[in-house]
Amino acid sequence: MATGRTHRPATRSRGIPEATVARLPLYLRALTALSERSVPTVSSEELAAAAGVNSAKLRKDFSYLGSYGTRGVGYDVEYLVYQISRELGLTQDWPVVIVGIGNLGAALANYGGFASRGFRVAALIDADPAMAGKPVAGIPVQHSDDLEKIIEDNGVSIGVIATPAGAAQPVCDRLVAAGVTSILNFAPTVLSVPDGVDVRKVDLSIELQILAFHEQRKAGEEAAAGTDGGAPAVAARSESADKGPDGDVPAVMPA
Amino acid sequence: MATGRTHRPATRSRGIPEATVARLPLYLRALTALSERSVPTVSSEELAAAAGVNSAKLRKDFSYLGSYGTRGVGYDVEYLVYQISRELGLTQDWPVVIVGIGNLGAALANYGGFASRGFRVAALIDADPAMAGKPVAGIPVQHSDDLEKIIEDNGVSIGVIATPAGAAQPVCDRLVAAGVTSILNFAPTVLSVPDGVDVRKVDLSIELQILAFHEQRKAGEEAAAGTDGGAPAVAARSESADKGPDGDVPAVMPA
DNA sequence: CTGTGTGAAATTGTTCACAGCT
DNA sequence: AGCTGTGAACAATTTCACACAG
Repeated sequence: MATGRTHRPATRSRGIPEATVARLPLYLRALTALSERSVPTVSSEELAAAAGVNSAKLRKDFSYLGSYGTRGVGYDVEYLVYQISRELGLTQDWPVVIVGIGNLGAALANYGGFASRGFRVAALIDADPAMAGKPVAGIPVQHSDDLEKIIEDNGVSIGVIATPAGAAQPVCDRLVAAGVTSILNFAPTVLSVPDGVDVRKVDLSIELQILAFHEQRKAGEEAAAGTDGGAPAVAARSESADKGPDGDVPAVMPA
Repeated sequence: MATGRTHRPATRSRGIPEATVARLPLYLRALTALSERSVPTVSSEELAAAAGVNSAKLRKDFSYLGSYGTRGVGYDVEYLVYQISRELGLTQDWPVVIVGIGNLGAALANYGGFASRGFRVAALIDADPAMAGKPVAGIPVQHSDDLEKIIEDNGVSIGVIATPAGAAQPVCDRLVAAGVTSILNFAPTVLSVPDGVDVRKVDLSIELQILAFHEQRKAGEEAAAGTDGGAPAVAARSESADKGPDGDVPAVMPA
């Protein structure tokens, strides 16, 4: 598609499919690891294995970014790291606020991978006055009364909500009113936001329930098996049922 | 769809699409809330709004489970709660172990929604001997030396990995070897597992990176749009603009 | 020869729109 | 009359397989 001059205003990135966007961070992580080991180039096959996808998908994904590989050779690691970082907007620094400094909020504040790549915890906010001033991960917690001011002073456009479910929507409304346009929601609630605001959610119990579904099905199939010749303990069913949130984990189909 | 089979027996759940499975927990949550408010029935329109999807999708999703609604009326809340719970395997209790009791592990252990619905924290496991015996969320932490025994004694089939990245794969291997067949991975690593084992991942930095991508694009478009005054302040509150796959993913970082 | 880049096919998921119960 | 259940159209994503650049 790199060759196809799709009639489009001179704007930046062509429409990169959402599914591809969701995998770019995965590729980036794998590439960063290679970069740290000073590996100069990598093939789609190797990189795909490291990222846990298949190589065709990876090549297709990269084709949306442009032609960054060399036929017969592979991809230049450093160059790809840069291109993907740029595509993801990680060449700039994103100030982030975390609202709700309970167990989870504290865990997030302490999470290293946070700062490492393009994100900076600009502020921690909690509604509990007793928390105010207390440092978490080296950053003093601020009271939620000042939420709007904090957002504006720091030019924050990404907010992380780690409050109890009941507080999530009100907090979300205030964040959005103050100018936040991307929200990562850890509270088990559906947030409603105006158009133009992105929300992504991370929900432990949903993930567990999805696992339970598959777990249950495994148990059922196990019981149903038995007439078969061999006695292999584990799932032989070709229904490679492992899914990630978006992609799969390595799976080699015996064609 | 099977043309002649209008009356399919209840339990023969043929392949429910993965995207549908990923939404069932969402419906279940909305229904549980309705149930607590003693709402007897709900229409696809209302329930869809509560779950943040559109009604056609919801009806289609439910159609995979069977015909549980009443035309002209809607769905019986209690009945649907039961049917979805059963479909997700939540009518039984799943013992879960959490490995890695740092900030995040502790947050997970304390997370209420955990126990509430079909899941029971059977054990907390950490590699730090200093943690052993210390209670977290009322449960004493056990040393990882005993991991295999703990898994077997408790009949655990679902494991949660909240260790640092480096420890995740070895822990995963031990869990799998001990009989765990579903893993929820919070460590920023791609886990490789044998066939038949499900892995779902929850990854903060991936989610943030996806948000950054969209955030960057918004900034670019804003610049390109130039001529029309301020931000288009509001529009209809669309439900969470879920890009993920998710089914993504949605998902957490579906992802 | 090797491994990328990509049309085309296959699969999966979403939306439409309306027939058919209640 | 109202709302579910669902075929059929549509859209997105994944996989295949191979031309072709290096």
